[in-house]
Amino acid sequence: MPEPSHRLRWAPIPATSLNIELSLTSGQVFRWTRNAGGAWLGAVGDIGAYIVPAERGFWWATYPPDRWNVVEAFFSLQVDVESLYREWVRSDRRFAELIDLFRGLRILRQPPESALCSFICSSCNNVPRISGMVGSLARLVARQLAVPWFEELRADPTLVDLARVQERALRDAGFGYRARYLAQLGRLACSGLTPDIEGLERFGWSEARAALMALPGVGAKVADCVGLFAYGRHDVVPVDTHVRRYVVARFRPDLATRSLTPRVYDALAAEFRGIMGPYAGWAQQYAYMAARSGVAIASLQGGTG
DNA sequence: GGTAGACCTGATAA
DNA sequence: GTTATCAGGTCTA
Repeated sequence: MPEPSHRLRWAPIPATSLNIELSLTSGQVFRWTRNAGGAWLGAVGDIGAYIVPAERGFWWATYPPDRWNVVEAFFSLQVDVESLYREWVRSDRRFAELIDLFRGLRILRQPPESALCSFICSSCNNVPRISGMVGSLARLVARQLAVPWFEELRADPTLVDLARVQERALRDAGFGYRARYLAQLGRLACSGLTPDIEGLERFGWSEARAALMALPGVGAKVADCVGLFAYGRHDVVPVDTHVRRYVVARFRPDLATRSLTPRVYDALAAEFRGIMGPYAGWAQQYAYMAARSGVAIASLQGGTG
């Protein structure tokens, strides 16, 4: 595989501000791969990206070339995480531990339709299997990008792309019950029966969220993932099993035995947002990682200081 | 408004 | 080897 080494450009963003590996492997995106030389390869929409992490920054290339705006937006580089960290520790002293563990973890900004497909696949599932499905989906429906330094790279899929595959084929590829949702979504999109998913970004969140939740396979959690990971709604808190455990153990033990009804879901999200503030969605990713890796819940339990 | 079961599958634990 | 549980949930009755 020829590499774009002669065209690599430098971005002086230290790993303390952007931990590339952590950000790309934290269950937000599922299709980035690392080559033997430690370079990360992936697609952002229909742009190919090549990223080499280093201590004081990273080397990068895109195809088509020099699309810094794409890299910058994808990693949400306009967000100053250091100031978030200061705020978070003021809001919740024990967040210091999570910041130490996951410093440089960022919310990535993905194309909305692709994020929608990925998180429909995420229900009752684990990250390795989700990665397998999201990879299969791209191979089955998304178009191949002519990136000279990567033999096989697919664009991020769109909803109309989904119509290229039958539910049967998705089931055969191991998507399980999610196959029906994706196939339905493709048919709806091709018939013009889905809203303009990109355009929803400009609506108020409650309206956009309701429109997303009207789609097959999309409930509150998946809609919130699109809000946070695609629309840049920094305050939206997707409540999955891990975040639920975290918020219950940390702040709402009274909800420990309650099942996750829409009310309880909203209460947990509101609790966390009330404490962590306008970037609660970003903070959510740290809580998610902590709960998922099992390190923090016990030590964080009890007390509020 | 809340609950129970069904829905696919693969990895890991018991 | 078999069974149970767990994964970034959603839908229907």
